Amino acid sequence: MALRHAVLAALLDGEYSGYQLAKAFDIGVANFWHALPQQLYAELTRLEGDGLIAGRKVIQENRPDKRLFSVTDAGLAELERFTEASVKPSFIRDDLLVKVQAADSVSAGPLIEQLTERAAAAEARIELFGGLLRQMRGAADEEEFLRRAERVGPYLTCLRGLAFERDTRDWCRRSAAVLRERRHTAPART
Amino acid sequence: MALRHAVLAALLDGEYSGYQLAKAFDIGVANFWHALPQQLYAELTRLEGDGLIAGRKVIQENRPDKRLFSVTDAGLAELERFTEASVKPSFIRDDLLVKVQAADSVSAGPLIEQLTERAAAAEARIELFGGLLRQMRGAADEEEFLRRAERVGPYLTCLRGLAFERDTRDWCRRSAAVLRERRHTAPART
DNA sequence: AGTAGCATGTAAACAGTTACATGATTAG
DNA sequence: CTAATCATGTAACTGTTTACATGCTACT
Repeated sequence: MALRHAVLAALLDGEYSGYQLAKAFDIGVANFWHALPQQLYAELTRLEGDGLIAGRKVIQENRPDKRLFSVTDAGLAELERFTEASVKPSFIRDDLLVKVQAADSVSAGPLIEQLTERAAAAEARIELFGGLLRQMRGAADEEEFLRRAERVGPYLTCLRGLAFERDTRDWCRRSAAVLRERRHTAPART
Repeated sequence: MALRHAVLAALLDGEYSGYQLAKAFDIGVANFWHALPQQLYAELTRLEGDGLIAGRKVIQENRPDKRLFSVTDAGLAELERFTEASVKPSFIRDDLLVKVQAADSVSAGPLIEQLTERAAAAEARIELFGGLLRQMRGAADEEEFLRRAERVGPYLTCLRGLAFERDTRDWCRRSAAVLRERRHTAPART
């Protein structure tokens, strides 16, 4: 039940609607968790039912009403409990890795293409995360910011996301290059 | 349905029993996927039923009989189809990241402890992956190996795992250091 | 005598994805 | 007039984790 806590952690930033959360958890800024809109709407309903978040209705003109949620004291206590519980190790789970594992038994063309695409996607996210970090730290340099800022959690998770995407990009390029070269040099097979 | 293909990709290495696969997919060498023994036994049964792998019974003395599986031609064709299909983007999903996102609203002690533990676990996996890579490439250097070796898929996925663990270790240490320092300097809160 | 390793599963609970559904406004 | 954005869900399906279950051998 970690989506629950991911939503609570996201709502520490301020009030958000399901729709706004969905954007953050989907494309773009999902640097600490990922979820689909349907999951979020369901989870928000459950969290509100359990009293861990509180929603208030905002009536808007020219666009649908929305409900903004914020974390309650009970929600904060739940986050505290969650943080104190022991962590499970995390694992990479990625189709592309499976494909590369099988690279020697499968045609190289589509794989090279997909590695190139993934490298480009990673590059885009590197730019995005770089911008977010700059925005968060403002005029201060990183050391300064991490020492004095009010909130550093989102900054730290964004740093993790940035490192991950950089690795992804470099590894994709490297792997694509290796496969491309091997296509021409035709290595010995048993 | 990616466990299916992860199992097929793993079996390209040679014949394995459910038990052996379980060890590879659990602690240790899970550098391209992760799964529990129960999942693997179930998936192996399904894969055999679909004719994508073939099992042969090996009778052993002094220990239980086992079934060794290998990929069939139909299995290879399935992997080819899988590789040609488009990839979904991958996401980090990690409790520890959620906890760090909430770091400013929860007590730092347990978090610092968990970050330190995770850094140590990452370090252990760095050693492990380093050893595996050395073993795979033997006497050759990396460039040489990647150009001429018969199989490079497992080597490439292991490189990805190594980079991931290095990042994890560095990020955990950095985050723990930041949180430790902030505990003493007591930053301004609103 | 107890722990660890070998070897294989079933059943129930939980989490995540895919498909479907609705309806208004705004920008091209 | 078409697509995108805002805004919120339900239902069915698939995949993952947790708990339970068995039994033999080797080592300390």
